[in-house]
Amino acid sequence: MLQVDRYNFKIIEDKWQNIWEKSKLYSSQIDKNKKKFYCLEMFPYPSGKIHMGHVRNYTIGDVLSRYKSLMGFNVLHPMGWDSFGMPAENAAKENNLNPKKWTEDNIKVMKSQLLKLGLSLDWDREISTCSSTYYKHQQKIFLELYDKGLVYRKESYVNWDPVDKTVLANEQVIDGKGWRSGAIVERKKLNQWFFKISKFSNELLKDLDTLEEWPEKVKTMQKNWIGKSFGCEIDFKIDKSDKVSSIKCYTTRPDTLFGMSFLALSIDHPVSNFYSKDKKFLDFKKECSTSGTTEESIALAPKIGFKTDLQAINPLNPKDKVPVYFANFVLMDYGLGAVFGCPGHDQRDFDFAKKYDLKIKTVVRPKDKDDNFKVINKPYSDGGFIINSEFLNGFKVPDESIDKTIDILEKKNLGKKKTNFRLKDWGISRQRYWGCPIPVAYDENNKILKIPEKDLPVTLPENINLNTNGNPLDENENWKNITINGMKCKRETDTLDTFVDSSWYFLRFCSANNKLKPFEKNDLDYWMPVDQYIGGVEHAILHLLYSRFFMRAINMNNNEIDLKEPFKGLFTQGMVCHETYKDEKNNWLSPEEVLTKNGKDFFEKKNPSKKVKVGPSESMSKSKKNTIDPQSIIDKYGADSVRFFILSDSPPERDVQWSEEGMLSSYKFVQKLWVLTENIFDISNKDLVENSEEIEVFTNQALNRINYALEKFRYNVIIAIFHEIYSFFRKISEQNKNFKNLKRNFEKILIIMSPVLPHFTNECLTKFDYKDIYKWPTINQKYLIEEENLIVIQVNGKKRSFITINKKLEEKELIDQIKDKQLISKYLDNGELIKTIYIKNRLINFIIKQ
RNA sequence: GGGCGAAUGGCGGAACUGGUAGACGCGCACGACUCAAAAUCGUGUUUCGCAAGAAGUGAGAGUUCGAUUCUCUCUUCGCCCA
Repeated sequence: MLQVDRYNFKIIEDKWQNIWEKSKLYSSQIDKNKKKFYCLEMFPYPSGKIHMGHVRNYTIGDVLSRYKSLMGFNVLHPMGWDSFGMPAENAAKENNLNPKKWTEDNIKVMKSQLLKLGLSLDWDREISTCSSTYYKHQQKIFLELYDKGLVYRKESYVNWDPVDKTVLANEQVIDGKGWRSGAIVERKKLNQWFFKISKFSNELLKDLDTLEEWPEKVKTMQKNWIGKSFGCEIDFKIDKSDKVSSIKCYTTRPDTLFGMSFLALSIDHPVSNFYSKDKKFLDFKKECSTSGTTEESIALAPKIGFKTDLQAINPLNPKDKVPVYFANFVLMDYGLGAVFGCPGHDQRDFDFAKKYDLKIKTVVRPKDKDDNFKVINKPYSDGGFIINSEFLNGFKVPDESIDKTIDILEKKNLGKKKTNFRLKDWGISRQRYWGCPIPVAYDENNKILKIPEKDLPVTLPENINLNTNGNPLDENENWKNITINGMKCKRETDTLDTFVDSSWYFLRFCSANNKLKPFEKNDLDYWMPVDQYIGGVEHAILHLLYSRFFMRAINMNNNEIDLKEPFKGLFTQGMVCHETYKDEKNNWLSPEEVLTKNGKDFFEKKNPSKKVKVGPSESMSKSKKNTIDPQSIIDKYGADSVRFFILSDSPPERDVQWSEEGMLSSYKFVQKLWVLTENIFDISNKDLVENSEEIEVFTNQALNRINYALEKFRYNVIIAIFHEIYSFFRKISEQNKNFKNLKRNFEKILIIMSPVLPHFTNECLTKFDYKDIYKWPTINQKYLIEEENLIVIQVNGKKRSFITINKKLEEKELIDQIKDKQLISKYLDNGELIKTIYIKNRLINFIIKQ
């Protein structure tokens, strides 16, 4: 055997990364003669270093990009930074730094790490959302949407941290307390900016059906989020009151109207104005404000109510009068901020009725019970039939009963059919420094003024004191006070939610270097939509929905752009997981602090006599200390091996288990492949011998399988096929014969491996002096069809034997041949042959009656 | 509570429109090389059984000549919403 050097990934990966960078191989330009392919991975937040999740995400995207490019597509594969947001502001606050510097330093580090992974990214289109070259366009878009009536300001509730005097995002409220201060979070009303996403509710829902290349799971999640419901607006007359004569409610269950025992209003319902001087009501209002603003926290909070002096009249039964309450579980945002309570058939209403001792009427019975059915200990909310409801009795619940009740209410002019959406308008105001400034100001009368175009962009002040209570921009009088057209004005100090930044960045990539416009029609016409978008499922709802909204918002009243759905294909990858370790005192230990000899028993590295408790494999997170730093792994094994491993064990959409053994085996594979390549190179200098049919058949079939797996994102299967390819060519190389077709087929193999192992294969192909390295090999169909075929022989559906036959053999001849076989004859002789089932080229099944 | 999805060896997983279940990898065992070890290579590895053979894809039913794949019921787990 030939003595060869080990594959030195450090030198070779460096070499190719330099070549790619200098030649700008992955820079993309419009080429109308070529079909385009826009491959996009969700851009990262520059938190400091890349993590394994990034490695997986970007490797998946890179394999696809490289494959498409070899297939002849003009590929756009850009990268950027989602660089506004709280972590920078918090880090800056803690370490007395400038958020901009902190962010830019992180970007530098992370970019160099991505380069080290050998990703085929077009860095000429790099964007960073915190750069004014990006957000100046965003401010323009904001003002355009403002002119279109898609942006507005209204009072709305926020999670307020009374200690930090700051607004918290929902995920920053943990168990009702601020994540940083630990103070109990209050609900506070603030004037906030909103995008009118609800204008597109129906479209956003309907058009999900056009997204054929999206996972069903994500589409269902969006459907539920938009939450279209059909219901009814009912007008309730109020009995003898000088305050209000009627109150409108929205309900999805008008059929349970006879079961009504109270009316519940949101504390923000206009009727509340009549109680604004009532101290008891104000106390109640205050009590309501102690819970957060999420639907969940409202759902979990104990139900409380404030009884008014009003009595509502049941429109279907005017004799029936019920009390009117203000209740904490009714939201002004949903429907009309007023609902009627039917405790017999709704858990929430039931809890409320129990607490305030209200009537519980049964108006629905299950299918298998009679009309005497009574709700006692828990509400009944399933289907059945309406009872105790006069003219509604006997209607089938839910569909028939709801439809017919609405009909009746409409005919009697008591209600109106109405569709409602759960989706609320998108609140985009953040009382933060590190975000895109909202480009408006207020004059002395508090009138909203757009910042004139010539004064754009509104940039963030650089010298800022972050250690203030509340929004640092609000404290910065210098920045805040401006004049517009000679008028003294104050700037808006809210900044935009970072979801706004990421709602259009995929458009910006198409015209990344255009200084005048956010994007150019020409560029969008060619590149959009994104053909394949790849990212974590955690963005399945908000980010994707906001981006879909943005596309429609930009599209509205726009003759130039005709695009609705930004992402044609969506792929959601799974997480990278690792076992968790704890010491005797239940402190988390990182994998580096742990030692094992047999893979079963683990000990502390510092103190090998101490046993370590091994926990389940969970998504890598700093808090559990089960992270693996990609940098150290790349340094140790090389980018190609890491790419190979991260794809190998599990299908990309599922979670993958990080394992050092698996990583090592991937590294060894690359080393073995290097030795094999050297051997084949060596053999190719020998005298030529005849073609090998076997090589041809194997290569073409492998290629066929790889093509299929690539199209279906079965990247783990591709890796398995690579192993098979290695074994096959190793056996061939051991024959030490220079088959005429050996080198040519092995070059093909190197090319189909190149999306996964780009540095390695490029080096090998150069060695072979192979010219056509940017072209995906084509299949010679001839070799996919085998002349001989393995037929499975079954008796009564059970496998009993095999036979290899020539494809041209007729069924009758085949049966004759098999009947002669001893293995089968013992079954045939012992029973009566009733039927023979022959599936061509696959199997034959003899049905025998004993 | 509702919706969606998953369940295959010791482990991760493979199996095209129903047609050889367990590809490929990890781990493990044995062997070769070596003074020895590592590395490397070879062989084996679903279970029971010496074997012939039988059973076997979470459990139970159904459709079918034939079910990991289709249908129904149940169990467990995961995710999302509440």
